Amino acid sequence: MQSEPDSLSLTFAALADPTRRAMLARLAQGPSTVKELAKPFKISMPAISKHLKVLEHAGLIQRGREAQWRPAQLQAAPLKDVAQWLERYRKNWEESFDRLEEYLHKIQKEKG
Amino acid sequence: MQSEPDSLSLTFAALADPTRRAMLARLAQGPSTVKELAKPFKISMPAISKHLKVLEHAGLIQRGREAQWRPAQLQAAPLKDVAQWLERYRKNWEESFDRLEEYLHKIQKEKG
DNA sequence: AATGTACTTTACCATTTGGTTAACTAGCTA
DNA sequence: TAGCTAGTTAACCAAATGGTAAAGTACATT
Repeated sequence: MQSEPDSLSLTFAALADPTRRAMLARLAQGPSTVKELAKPFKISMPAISKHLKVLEHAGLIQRGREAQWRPAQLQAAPLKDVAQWLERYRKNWEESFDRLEEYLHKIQKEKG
Repeated sequence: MQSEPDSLSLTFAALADPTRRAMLARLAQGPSTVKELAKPFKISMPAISKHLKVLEHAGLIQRGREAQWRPAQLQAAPLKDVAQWLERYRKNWEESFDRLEEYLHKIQKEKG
């Protein structure tokens, strides 16, 4: 329902699929052709093409062209953005004391 | 088409929505009732309820109960998992030299 | 008992997503 | 030119997603 999702949403959506994450893991070792990228999966080539389009649209890969090959290469900048977004929550997973009980008492005292 | 998505996929999917990320940002300050969480958005309460279910299913929040309130509290563990997953790519966004040209020459020499 | 507050559940809808098969394009090779 | 290799595009489908309005639930207040 949103016309143009923001870039973080595009990145998270692209990462929310194990096939695409596996592709990124492969591309972290270096560029690859589509056929080579497709090898570990039992889905069709058009499905692979679609996954690559999602990754490209999210800015996570860049495509090249040489003869009949259209190799893909990782572009890690959006991952850096995710890492930055996450930093805001680091204290939350490092603390992890229970503030819920405290809050329950608070709203009970305030009575609405 | 996948019956039970893995937990990383659930987490990324939950984060791929700006409304849900804003809710998490609010919850990073401390627990909140549903009504209070809903305040910044112009969507209906059922829509809010659905977003909370997605976050809960991904393990990103825990729900409480006190009288007619069902407060939510951040659970940051899945974010820690994301941070760990990301670490694998840190070198990629810190390097960022261009290996694509190199690869183009390589596959051209190999000819198939 | 009746009303109000804070939600959730149900039923519905349009759009997006992830897959398919079939057809097409681009470039090399024989 | 014909055929192979590598990949994309088109048309289609089922399921998931994000929204709605209306009805239902749980508890508190009057």
